[in-house]
Amino acid sequence: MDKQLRHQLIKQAILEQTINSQSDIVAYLAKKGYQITQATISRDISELHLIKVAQNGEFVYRLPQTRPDNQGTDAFHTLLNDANAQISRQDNLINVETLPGSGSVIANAIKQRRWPEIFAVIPTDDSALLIIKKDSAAVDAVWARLASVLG
Amino acid sequence: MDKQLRHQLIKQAILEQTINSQSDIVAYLAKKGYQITQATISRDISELHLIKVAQNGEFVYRLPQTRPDNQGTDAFHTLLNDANAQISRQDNLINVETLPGSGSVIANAIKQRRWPEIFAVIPTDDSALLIIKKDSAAVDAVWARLASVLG
DNA sequence: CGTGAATATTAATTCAAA
DNA sequence: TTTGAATTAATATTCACG
Repeated sequence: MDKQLRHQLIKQAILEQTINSQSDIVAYLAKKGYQITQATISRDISELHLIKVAQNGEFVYRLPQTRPDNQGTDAFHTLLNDANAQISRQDNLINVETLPGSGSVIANAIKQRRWPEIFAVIPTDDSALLIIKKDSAAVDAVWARLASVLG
Repeated sequence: MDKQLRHQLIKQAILEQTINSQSDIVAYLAKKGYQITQATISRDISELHLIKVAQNGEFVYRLPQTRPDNQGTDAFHTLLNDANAQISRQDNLINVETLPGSGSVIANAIKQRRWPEIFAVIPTDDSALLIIKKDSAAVDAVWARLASVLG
């Protein structure tokens, strides 16, 4: 398994669920079909600069709460990765979740691409919702383009 | 020794030097003349919401960058009711209408719940639109949860 | 409650191997 | 380099007590 992909999945796990321990991540990856050991997760956490912090009495892993300071001028892929963008899809919607404060920047960057399949882009503080023209191939196309830029 | 004072000293230690482990803090306090065990430091770190993060190749403790969100169910309940939240639904959408200006606050609060059925949350000035994953049971689940919090 | 001592659990590292 | 298995180290928790 590719390390880049694993890093992406780990970030996704942390955004999607409550991760209390490294074995939670091992379990998450196992459910996705990847058998990874705790030792590797430990290294990944170090490399991703994930933080461990108390939340309600229990410890959780979180993404580093830094904000990309190179907004506007940098490469598209740097922008998306600095904002820790995570994508999910349903029907003709693709949701791009970002660090708080980066939603509109990411939304603008995506708009500027002027991908023809995109019908509308809705920014929030920490996300950009892409409404794709009703055409399943179009959703796949946009998804693939975003995925290739992440990781 | 007073807990409050110890907490102060721990924060000071983290600001003054590089703290790699809890025993570093034990040593710091010992040098100040206080004999404290690792178990207590562990509890303090939890209470202070200190974070552990990789820096260069090593792990360091740092102060929390963002305020710990200790919004429990009570706060959530109060928040929604104070904003006079009203919910309505259609297909996989749930619209939460609020007092003008409260949309983003409510949207954030809902996002922080991390309910797994929610695909995306779109705030407006006076509402939060919840897009639920396409699964009728999921819509019911979210609806029930919101309804239980209102009124 | 808050704490230390002991313990259990979790996480980082070492080492061999691919 | 990257990784897993084994190991060590670090940290969270349990238990007893003040």
